[in-house]
Amino acid sequence: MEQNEKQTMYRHSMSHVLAKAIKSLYPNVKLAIGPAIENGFYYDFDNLNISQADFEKIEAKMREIIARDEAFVRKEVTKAEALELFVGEPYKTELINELPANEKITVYYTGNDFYDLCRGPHVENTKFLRGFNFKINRVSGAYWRGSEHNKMLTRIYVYGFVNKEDLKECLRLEEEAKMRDHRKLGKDLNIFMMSDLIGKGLPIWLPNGFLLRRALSDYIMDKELSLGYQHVMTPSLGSINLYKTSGHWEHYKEDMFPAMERESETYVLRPMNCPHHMMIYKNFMHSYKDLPVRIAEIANDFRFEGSGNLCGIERTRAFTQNDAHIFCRPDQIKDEINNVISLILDVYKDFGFKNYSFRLSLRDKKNTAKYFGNDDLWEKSETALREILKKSGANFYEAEGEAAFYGPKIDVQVKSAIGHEVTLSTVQLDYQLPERFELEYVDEHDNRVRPVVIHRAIFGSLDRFTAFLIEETKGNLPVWLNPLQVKIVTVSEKNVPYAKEVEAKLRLNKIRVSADVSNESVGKKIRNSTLEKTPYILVLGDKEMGEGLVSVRARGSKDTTTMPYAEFEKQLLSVIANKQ
RNA sequence: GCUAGUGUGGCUCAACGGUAGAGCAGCUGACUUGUAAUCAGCAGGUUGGGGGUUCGAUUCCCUUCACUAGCUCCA
Repeated sequence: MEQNEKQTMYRHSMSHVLAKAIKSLYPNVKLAIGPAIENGFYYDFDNLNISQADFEKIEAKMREIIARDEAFVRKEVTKAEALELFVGEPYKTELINELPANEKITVYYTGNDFYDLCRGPHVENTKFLRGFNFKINRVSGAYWRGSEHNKMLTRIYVYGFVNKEDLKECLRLEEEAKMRDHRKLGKDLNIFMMSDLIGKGLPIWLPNGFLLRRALSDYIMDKELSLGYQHVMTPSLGSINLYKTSGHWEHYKEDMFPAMERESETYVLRPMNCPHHMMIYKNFMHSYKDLPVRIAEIANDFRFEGSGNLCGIERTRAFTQNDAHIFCRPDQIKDEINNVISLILDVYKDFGFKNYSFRLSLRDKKNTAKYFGNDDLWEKSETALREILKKSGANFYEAEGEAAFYGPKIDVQVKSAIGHEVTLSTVQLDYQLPERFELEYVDEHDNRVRPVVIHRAIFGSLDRFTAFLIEETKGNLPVWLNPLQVKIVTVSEKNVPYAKEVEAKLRLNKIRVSADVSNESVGKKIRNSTLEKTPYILVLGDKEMGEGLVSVRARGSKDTTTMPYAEFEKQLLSVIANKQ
């Protein structure tokens, strides 16, 4: 048996052991489901109210069951027999009722007094689980069958591994994740702050954060300019009719800040920029020769995200998109999307990102009512994106139900430090908004025809991108982005004039530098600067002062290199120019 | 939004029914320092807010707000 299959089987068997333990400790609970997952398994229970204080007791009961050498016995039963067995278990009954009448139903016994509806497979006896390494991780709520319309159950998550070292590693990674969580690092490094009084989900970008943001937006706008994008600036709100026209009001009004009424007008804070850009396109007459038109904006948007969904600057209620809309002819779609994919790969390369995956986001075929447009168009769009992805050679996976209401998407998914899977970049193919806004261009036969719109964001939002960047780099931002690039540390008061001189020279080169001339010890100043993760520390004392030297201590190293100032300046400018 | 948990000075934490304490940061002074914490002093909190129980609440209860985890959602 493959190692992975074995791991999954053991985890799944352990989830039965957990369920048996819970049933024996809390006889009134109702069983839901308990699958193996990444790093372990979980089980959902109804009518269970426990907290962390109970974990030890539950783990002890699980070990007790394992120690009993109880057999896992598979039994095939008819639907009627299954319903009989699970009388008083509403969730199991619901699952059984959905099975076809003639289907063979299997039940697994663990000892004589516990059984669960299950396809298996399982270990033969709990004694095989003796060496299994597990630890209850957390308890949380989870909706029955993943729907918020259903009752919320109690889910117990357990870490579990066949191999002891794997459990240790998993716990170590969890600790490490806390250390590189952007919320912690963002606070430690003074990137952003939050204030209850200002409001939740509304990050305040501090001076360090703003320097970083500006570097990011300059970078992406320069890239876009070189690729034929035109930047615009549009208001952060718009008439409600704009969003009724686009269809966003119909789809998302619950997730927007409420409408503002004054005199006889109604406005909303904009949740995205597409409609504004549609109107920019519409402002001019376009010939087929002019397309594609690429409208880009670093744009503020506002979404009323559910309070439980907010997460630092990863998910906020006010954020800044690096958005663009490409208006093109149907025959240009392929090239334009390929260009966007190239841009994404290019940017990720500059930032050294390696842990990401492309996702082809398709509509949910079982619920087509929530999408605009007809089936043929959807099929055509989805197929087009799939073909482009295949030809691009990028690895990708497909996900139904992840499309936008106006069209399918190619998303780039990344995983945050604490394990959230989030979308960074996105490319979306849209035939609907051009229709709704009645966009046109004049073709070669002097006919007025509809363009296609490609929505795309590379950083996604500057906020989320920054969060990911902080976590990927563990706060050690590359030199070209670090808010402070050089910290000068003086040895004694005598060296202050020289420090000021070096500081001024670096500033002339637009290097972000600050001199610490306080009356602290050199060791203390080095320590402070190290904690701030400054890329370069220059120690300037008598030794350097006389001869125009600098002693350079690079981030992550305890060694110092002494060199002429000019040499350091040259090296540093080269590092920055190469986006290191 | 839902379920659960957590809220003590700027930060990290202590006290857990008897009128809140430490380290760091801050400020003042001394020291003039050579690669991750120099010394001394000072100041800083109506223990998230409101209500209740109690002779007495940071500690117990209720409520509200914020945060955290997971679920749900994510144009």
